[in-house]
Amino acid sequence: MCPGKAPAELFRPLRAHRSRSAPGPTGEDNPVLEVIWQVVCAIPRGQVSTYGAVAQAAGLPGRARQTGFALRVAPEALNLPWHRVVGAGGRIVFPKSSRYHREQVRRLRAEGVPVHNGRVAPAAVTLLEELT
DNA sequence: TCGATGACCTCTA
DNA sequence: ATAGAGGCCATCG
Repeated sequence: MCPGKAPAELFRPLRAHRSRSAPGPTGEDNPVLEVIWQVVCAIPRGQVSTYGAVAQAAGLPGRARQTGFALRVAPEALNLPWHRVVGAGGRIVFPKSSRYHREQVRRLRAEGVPVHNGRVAPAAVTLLEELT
């Protein structure tokens, strides 16, 4: 789970250490996925970020969907703060009736992040650009 | 190699 | 404010 701390460090552009024998994309050490996971881990408690911003902070501009995929396949054991990642504009991407939606809202409110009608307060959203 | 898919994003109507 | 259309791009069958 969340190796090391140094949250601020991880917010500067990271690049995947390449050229490593990769068993499979969703395999145990896919560099790209690992970087995304670390960025998500670095989102401060009480704040949220967006898929696009996470991708950009991971050195993957324009690949917001990659962030979604990374979270989707993330091992439960990592205990990632996935609830701190929302869609553009602070919108929760899950269907309102989805139980992931409810879970995300619940966990966000538990951290003091106000959620109204599937949206988080804009003030709580960090784009990860100013924290370098 | 190709087509379908998605925890996305942005622009129009 | 809401809905639909395109665009984007890694992953998978």
